[in-house]
Amino acid sequence: MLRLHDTGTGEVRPLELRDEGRVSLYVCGPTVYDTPHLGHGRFALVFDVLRRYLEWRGLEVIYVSNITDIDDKIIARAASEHRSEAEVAQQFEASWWDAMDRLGVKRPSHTPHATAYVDQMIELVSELLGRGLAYVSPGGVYLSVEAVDGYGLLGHQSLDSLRSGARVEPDSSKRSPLDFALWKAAKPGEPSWDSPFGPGRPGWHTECVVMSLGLLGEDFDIHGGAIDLIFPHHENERAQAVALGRRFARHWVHNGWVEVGGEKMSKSLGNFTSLDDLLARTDARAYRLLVLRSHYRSPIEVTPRTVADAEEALARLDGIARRFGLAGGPPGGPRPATAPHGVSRMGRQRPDVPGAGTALEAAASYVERFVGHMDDDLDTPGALAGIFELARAANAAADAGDGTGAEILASTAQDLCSALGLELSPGSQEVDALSAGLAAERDQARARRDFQRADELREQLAELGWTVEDSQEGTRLRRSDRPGAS
RNA sequence: GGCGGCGUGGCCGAGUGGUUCAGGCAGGGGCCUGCAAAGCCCUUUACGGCGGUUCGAUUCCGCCCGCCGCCUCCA
Repeated sequence: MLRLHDTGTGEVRPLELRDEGRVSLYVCGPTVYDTPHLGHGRFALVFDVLRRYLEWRGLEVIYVSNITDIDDKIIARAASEHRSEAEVAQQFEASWWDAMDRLGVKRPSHTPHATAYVDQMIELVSELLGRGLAYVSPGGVYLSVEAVDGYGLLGHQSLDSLRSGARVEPDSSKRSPLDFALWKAAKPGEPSWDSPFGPGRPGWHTECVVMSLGLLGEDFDIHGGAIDLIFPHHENERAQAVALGRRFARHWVHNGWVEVGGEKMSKSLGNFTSLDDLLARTDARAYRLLVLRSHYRSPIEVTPRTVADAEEALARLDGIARRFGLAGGPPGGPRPATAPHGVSRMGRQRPDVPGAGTALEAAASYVERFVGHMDDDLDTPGALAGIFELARAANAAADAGDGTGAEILASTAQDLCSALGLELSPGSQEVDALSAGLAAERDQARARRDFQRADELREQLAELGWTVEDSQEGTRLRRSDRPGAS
């Protein structure tokens, strides 16, 4: 069974599911006030990989990821651009899903919006008030953190140390600096909802409690997000659930962030690259590969160098798709029906093929290693290493004339890639008439051993953006430029 | 101040108390090819510093140095 690092206990421990065969997963989604950057892309990819891997293992996954569509930053942007908060939220939610689609991130099972859950958040706040764990003050409704059992669990901080580190807000109406807003009283010009405690809007930490418990139920399996959400966001979510007397997440999973020159990429530092910028010049799969090449809890550097590196590595994997004619499905789309899913099925598919035995055994051991790495806290770098070895084994088998064995190994590699959400591509299949004509002419030149002419034609094709590969079927063209490259 | 993370060969990046090796990219040599491309084979450069534990540490412990993060909104 999968073992995962749990922020709550600080150790890697088995994922014990609430319901057998079914995983309930909640991941904090974006606040839609700006275009997503590489850091958002990373968390989306990390949890997409977790989800896909679990599904590949045959588990049902209910994946909930929210959209925060009301918040200070959205309000600020709407004000400065003289338009409504809803317009701002809609615009950036659209750009969020667009980026996710391009990254090949599978849509979550549910994508609840904060504004659709305001009534339930009001109920939650009322209940907390009723229990005497929250209080109303001029600024809104606050949770009394000190009344919550185990506050500081996720951040591994004692109440005292949190208190000593807390900054004092000058005009706060909070009883303790650690208390946080469940409900923010309306300020002039801000959107607000009516409530028993006056007009206002929900605090950020409340929506995830309501939506996760509402859609997944108590005691759900995994709550995820990026590492910077541990405190205060997740701590405060947990505090509310505990205060309500409800069981919350069994397992807390947090991914590391994207760094630039050793520093965290963030909006406030201004050192961010938007996903749009990256995807305009890079194959989205290369970014997925770049993310997978580091452990999900480690920081990653995204630089032209590391991106180019990932592109080259991807080209190597695509090479087997090209060589063995493996058709990649569209990112996020259905898997090819012919893709073997693990070796047991493959064995059933090919029981009578002579000479397949050794390759099947080898493939089985690669799959086993892959699973071993992935089950060990999602060791995707280790898992990838095996896939690259598998690719080499497939090529070597083909070089040695073992076509059947090579195909088994290659399709196993492809299957393992798909478990990571990485769809291999044989490359551009569409050759324009001009290029096709040049290729045909080059075949004729080579047939009559006019190599000077053949080389001239290769040059011409190179100028059109093609890499020429000779094969038994004749000149084969492969795009040498990258999407969007000029 | 409290809590936490990181420092591996040209670059990226795993991992482990001890003989062989992560893996990718780049470099060198070879095979294949008309020449290439792709592929395959071989190959070079490691574990921040100082102590300690140990028969033996990159791996465990302590200290130090350097870098980073959270404790405020943040993916």
